[in-house]
Amino acid sequence: MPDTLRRFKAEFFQALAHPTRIAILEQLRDGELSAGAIIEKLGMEQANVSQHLAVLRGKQIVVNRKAGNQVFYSVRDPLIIEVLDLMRKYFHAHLSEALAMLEEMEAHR
Amino acid sequence: MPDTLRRFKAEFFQALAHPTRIAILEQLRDGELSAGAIIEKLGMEQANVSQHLAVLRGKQIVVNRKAGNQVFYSVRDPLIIEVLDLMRKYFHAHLSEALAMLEEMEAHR
DNA sequence: AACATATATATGAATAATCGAATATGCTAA
DNA sequence: TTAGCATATTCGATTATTCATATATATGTT
Repeated sequence: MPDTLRRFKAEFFQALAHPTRIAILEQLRDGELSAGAIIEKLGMEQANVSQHLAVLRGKQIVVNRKAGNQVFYSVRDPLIIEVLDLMRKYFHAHLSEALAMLEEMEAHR
Repeated sequence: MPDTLRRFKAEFFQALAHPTRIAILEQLRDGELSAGAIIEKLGMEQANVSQHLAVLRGKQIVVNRKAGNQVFYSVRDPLIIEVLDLMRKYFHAHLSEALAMLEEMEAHR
């Protein structure tokens, strides 16, 4: 596999590598939502969510549609959702170790 | 979905978010390899590859087995390979845009 | 024991990601 | 036009990643 493709994949994973961006994709699982709706559901700062949406847009993981005042986002390809589902399976398969890792992470704060 | 799970997923994707680590996982797709074999196949610095192996180990994406002088690595759970396969499918589905993004990435150097 | 080989780790410098605050843009309504 | 709402962008400080260099550890060999 050429190195350019590896770099592209890495950039893609990088785009998924943030809890807020995962949360956004979960919200979009069942269809499109306006930016405002996402912000409200996540209960986070408008600018912050908008920055994360920009990252997802930049990698074409989500697409947007303007409707008057608002911008509606959706996941471009359901394969993305499949990836997240596989991850959930993975998480359940290794639940105890995953929890240990999380505790470890907590301890380091 | 609890925030802990989102953080876990994010950490996982973060671990995949580097071209060298993707390359390592590709090498391990067909079974275990010694650290030295991976280093040789990638043609990179020993210390650098070892650092990346440490990242993958830290997230339990790979496991290792010591045999005398050497350390053999393998992918812990075939689900990981499934994720990579899904990603490949994704890239093929969006190949032309992916290539455009790559050109973009190149231009920024 | 001394030495070689395989692998891991520590350190520091360069680069990139993140967040909040402030500001900008674009659309709609009056 | 002005005002107001929805969303995006810029800026700067903080924190995290990455790489190369140097060093450490562990095993094997003589």
